[in-house]
Parts: sequence; structure tokens; C-alpha cells
Amino acid sequence: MALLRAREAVMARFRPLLRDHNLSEQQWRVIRALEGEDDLDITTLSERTLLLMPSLTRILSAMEEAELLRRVTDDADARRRRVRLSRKGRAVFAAVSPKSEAIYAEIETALGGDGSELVAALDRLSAL
Amino acid sequence: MALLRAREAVMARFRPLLRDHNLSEQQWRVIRALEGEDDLDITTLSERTLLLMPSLTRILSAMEEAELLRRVTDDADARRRRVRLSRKGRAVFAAVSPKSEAIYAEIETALGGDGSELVAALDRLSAL
DNA sequence: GCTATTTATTTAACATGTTAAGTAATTTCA
DNA sequence: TGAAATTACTTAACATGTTAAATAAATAGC
Repeated sequence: MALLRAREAVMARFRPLLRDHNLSEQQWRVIRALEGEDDLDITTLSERTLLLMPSLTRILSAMEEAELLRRVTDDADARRRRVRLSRKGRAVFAAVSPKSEAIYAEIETALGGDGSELVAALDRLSAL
Repeated sequence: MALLRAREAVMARFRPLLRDHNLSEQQWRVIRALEGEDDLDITTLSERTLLLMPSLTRILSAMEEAELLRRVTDDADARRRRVRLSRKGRAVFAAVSPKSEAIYAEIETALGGDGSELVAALDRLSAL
């Protein structure tokens, strides 16, 4: 419950920003995972965004519809589909990212400096 | 993301137990919130379980169907509905609770003792 | 080379999350 | 008092979470 409440408290700060850009929480995670990558296959994207594949299938369809990204079949293995951000997707990242970073910075200072220690503790928990 | 991953790691340990008793994560939260209370109105239950009211409406309907609890209209204010565990609901709590406590204890020791410090940090985050 | 198995993704079905609108009971205040 | 506003909960609609099954391509082993 403490984890749920904490996540809710954090996300409450990001929601207005995402809403301004018509992004769901999940779509923003996809964009962040793809930024800086040439492209990614969907399994990798699933791991990095913590989205299950069936959810991801639907979310990617919607994002492709919105022209934030494209899906193409892998040359070497036709089972795999690779996803890459479109120009528009990169533009959205560029618009949202600095504000997102600012919010993280706010939280960090409000926490009294050591958010990184909290993250480390959370990572230890995840690693069990 | 660290919060999501951590919560996922924790819940992964509880899922087999809940599955054995045919409980969803959310149903177990409802049972825990009701245990030890005479009854609760749905708004209070919503706050304590971190479930939004529309979700709660559906979950309570299913739990009422499964005879884990009952909903009755409040005597003093007919807008309010009060929820209380049935005998069966209390029996489920009694069966699951000790195992749940054991899992928490496992996690605590695996964390090297001070899970309480992590919880305190999470609570600070929630309180911002 | 061909069949069986495995792998990557999608589809399906149903529960839950989320926002908005609806309904009914209570409160407010002229 | 009685109409307007508020409160508590439900319904509706659609996105996402979750498990299982389906599909299609690749690989393994004979």
C-alpha cells in the first residue's frame, strides 16, 4: 500500500503535464523508452516500459494511429516487429521531457535531497 | 518506474497465495480494510483501499455475489451504503492473513532488516 | 527436407482504472 | 417550506491490466 500511495503521489504531479500533451502515462513511458534508440522490438519495449505485451499491442496501435511512431517487420526475423519514433514522436519527447525533468527535480528537492537513496532501496526490493 | 518495479516485485510474492484463495489483489485489500471494523461506508473504503469508487462498486458487487460481504443502506443517511464482512469473508481473512504476514516478514528479512525505513521514506513521498 | 517444438506477437475475454454523466438523498438558504 | 446546491454512490464508456488461446515464423532434430 505504501508503494501504491507513493506512486500515486508522484504521478499526480505528472498528470497535468501529460494531459496537456494528450498523452497517457503508458504512452509517455513508450516514448521515453524509444527516445535515443534507433528502434526496439516489442518484447524489449515491454520489459523497459513494464507493460504487458497485449496492453502494448493496443497502445502501439493507438500511437501509430496518432502518428507518434511506426511499426515495421524485422528484416532478419519476420516474427519480430520493430518500433521507432516518428518525427512527431520525437517532437513530443522534446516538448515534454524538460518539464518532466523539472518535476522530478522538484520532488527530489522536496524529499530533502536523497531521492537517489530511495530509488536505491526500491531497486534492492525489485532485485529480491 | 522504480516504484512500479518494486510494487510488481512485492506483489509477485503475494499472487500465488491470493490465487489459491481465488482473491484478486483488490478484493484482498477490501477484506483487509474491513477486518476489525464493524462496517464502513464506501467512500471511506475507497480511501483506505486506494480504489476509485466506480471500481469499488463493481468489486463489491462481485464480492457480495461471492458472499464475502454485504452492503446495507445507512440508517441515518440513505445515500450512504455500508459494507461489512460476512462470516465467510472473515474466514477468508483468517485463512490468508497469517500467510500474508509471513510473506511480509520474508521480504523484511531479505531487505536486511529495515523495511520500515523504506516505508517511512515512501510515506514522506506520499505526504508531499 | 519435414515435422514438432519454440518464439514473437496478436486476438479474445473479462477485470480493473479512469473520467464523465446520471440518480437519489440530504443540506442550504432565501 | 421548497427550489438550488451538494453529497454519496452508481452507470456508462473507453483505456489498460491480465490470463489464455491463436497465429505465424523460425529453429531443432530426425
